[in-house]
Formats: sequence, structure tokens, C-alpha cells
Amino acid sequence: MLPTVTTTRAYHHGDLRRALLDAAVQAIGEAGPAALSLRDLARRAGVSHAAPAHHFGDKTGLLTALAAEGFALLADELDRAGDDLLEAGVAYVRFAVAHRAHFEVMFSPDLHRVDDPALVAARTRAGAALRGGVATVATPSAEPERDALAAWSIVHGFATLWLAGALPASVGPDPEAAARSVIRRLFW
Amino acid sequence: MLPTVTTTRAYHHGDLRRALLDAAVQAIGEAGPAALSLRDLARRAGVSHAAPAHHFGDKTGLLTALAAEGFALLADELDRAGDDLLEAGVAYVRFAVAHRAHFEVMFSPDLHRVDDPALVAARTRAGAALRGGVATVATPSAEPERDALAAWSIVHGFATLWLAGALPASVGPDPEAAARSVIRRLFW
DNA sequence: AGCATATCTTGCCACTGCCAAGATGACGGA
DNA sequence: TCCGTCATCTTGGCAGTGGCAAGATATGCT
Repeated sequence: MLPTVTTTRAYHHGDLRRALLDAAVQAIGEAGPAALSLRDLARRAGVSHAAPAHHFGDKTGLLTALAAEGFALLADELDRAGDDLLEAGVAYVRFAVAHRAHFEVMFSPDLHRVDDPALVAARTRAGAALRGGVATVATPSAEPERDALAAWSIVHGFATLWLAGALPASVGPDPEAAARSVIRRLFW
Repeated sequence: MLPTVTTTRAYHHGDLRRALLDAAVQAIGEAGPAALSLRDLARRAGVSHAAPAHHFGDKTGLLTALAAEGFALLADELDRAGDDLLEAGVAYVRFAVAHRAHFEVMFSPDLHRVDDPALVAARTRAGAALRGGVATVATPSAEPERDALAAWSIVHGFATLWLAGALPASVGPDPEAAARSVIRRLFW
């Protein structure tokens, strides 16, 4: 037997933090956040069972980092969508479907530390991006706060129901198209 | 020492199944579904650690029963709200806030068995009740399917965001009032 | 009364999260 | 170049958990 030098990359991993976050995304995608196991992530990354603790402290720390990363990604997506409310809403849904693991952890306060500084910063940035997209609604209403909340609710609800598999098959296979149709209901 | 006959009710519990479900609701309310422990529920109910298995098989079985109970309760609430879309929506939000443990499990397919017969039956009944409330919308639209999905999305999204603590303080302390305002946005 | 069955208990194993202690490698200063 | 310091990772251990098997106890039916 040759020593397994080429595959193990003994000790220093390179970027174990990144690898663990990626493994977490994959594992959550397979079985949901509740079934997540730090030891399983360690095995996927090829490190010992206690290695994750060094980077994230504990399980909650890892999920907090994942949530923060999620809000940063969401903020990027919303910025990219620009000022159009419809497109911002579609981008919100697209993000939820494309990054379901992030999305689920982001809105599960029991799974992460809601007052973590990095998380707060990312969440604030995403909130600003969201408000930016909603601000320039086609018909300026008398109650912009209410309108913003309605817009957020409808896209968040659609995304959540889609991810939960709660929607009937008649909605069709394309979440973006269905979301676009639903969001348009806000304008008539 | 007197024998602890009065308190222990040795062996047969009376209605352990009910007691475990109630304990689960309380435990989930305290720390979320991910932190739920069957052994903890057994302790709360004053029985041995393996007692729950007899009634629910495994942890997923217990959560499946909880989800089914939740859909039945939701169907009751929606039926009570009648045909008014606005009131049905408010009832949906009220249910989510009042039965947050049920609600979280109901829409977390990773936590329960989605094809459980009792669950499917309860979910179907709740779906019918929901469609009933949405059917008689004030201004009959050309796309009732789309309108129903929009209504469900907006109330579900608002409820989810409220439960996640994601909404800003400016929304106010009363979820029903805020929901009423948001839902009205659908009618203009 | 007696037996079948539902209900609950005890004991066990594999797994998990977390902690403590030690080993290993990377990096910068003499 | 060598050495010390520090971040990174490993090994080992403990308590808690889910699930299984086997046994104990109560209930209800005949």
C-alpha cells in the first residue's frame, strides 16, 4: 500500500471552514437542518470529529455563519435585480430555491445566534436591499410601509410554501414563473 | 414513606399519547423542533424513556401526529372563519401564532412523514377549508387559481416572518391587526 | 379465574455535541 | 538556518439521545 499522501492532504486542510460550510449546505439539502451532524460534516471534509469546533465553536456557530453567508448572498441577488419590485421579488424566490439550505437556516432563529455581529450586519444589508427594491413601486401608495410588508410577505410565503412542497402540482414546475404571476397580483 | 400512589399513577398513564403531544408542543415552544428530545418528553410526562416509542414508533412518528393534529386544528379555525377571505386570512395568521409548534412542524416536511394517511387526510381537509375561504373573493378575478395562491402566500409569508421574529418593531405588537392591514392590500 | 394483549420498564448499543489535552504544521524573527 | 510561537487539527473521554430487544405489569375479554 502506498501512503495515501495525495488524497489526505494531512493536517492543514487549506480552507476547512469553506469546506465545512459547503458540506453543511449539501447535508441540509439532503435531510434538512434538524438532521445536521457536525461529525458527519467532519467526515465529509475528511477531518477529525473535533475539527469543526475550532472554526465555529459549536453547531450553532456553524449555522450562524451559514445564515450570515445566506443574507450576504441574498443582498447580492437583490442588488443585482435592481429597483424593479417584480424582479426583486422573483430574485427573492429564485434565491430561496437555489439556496434552500441557507434560506431555511436564515429564517430559523432557533438554529442560530440572532445577535451575532456578522449575522446582524449581513441581515441589515439584505434588509436595505429589500427595501430598496420595494421603494420604487409602480403606483406610489399612501401606505408604503404596508405595501413593503405585503410584498415581502407574498414572496416569502410563496418561497416557503414552494420549499415545503405544500403547493399543488397545478402551480407548475417553474417557481420563477409562478412567482411572477403571483407577485403581479399586487399591482392588478 | 407512603407509597407514591397518588402522584405516580404507576404504569398505565391514562392518556400518555395526549400527554406526550402536549409536552411536545411545550418543548417546541421553548426551544424549537430541532431541539426536541423524546427522552425529555418522557421525563415531562413522568414515564420511562422508551414509553413514547410504543405510541408513535419513533420521533418522526410523533411529529407526524403533531402535524396531523395541527392541520385538523387549522381546518377547524378556517371553517369557523367562514367565507370571508379577509377573516380567513386573519384566522390563518392567528392559528400560526397561537399554535406555533404545530405550525412549524406542519410545514417542515423533513420532520414528519408526508404520506402518512392520517396526515394526508387532515392536510386535505385544511386545504379544502382554505380554498373555500378564498373562493368567494370580493371581486371575482379572471384567474382564481392565481388569486388563491397569492392569498395563501401572503398570509403564510406574514405568519412565517412574524414567527421568525424577522419583522421590524414598526409593525406593532398585534399580529392580527398587522395581518389584516397587509391582506387588505390584495383588494386595494 | 385465566389468558391474550396493550402498555410501560430496564438495559443495551451506536451516535452525537462538547470539552480537555496533546500532536502537528506554518510563519516570522534572531 | 534555526527556533519559538501560534493556529490548526487529532485523540480520547463524558453525558445525552434515538432506537431496539426483552421483560414486567396492568387491562379486558371469555
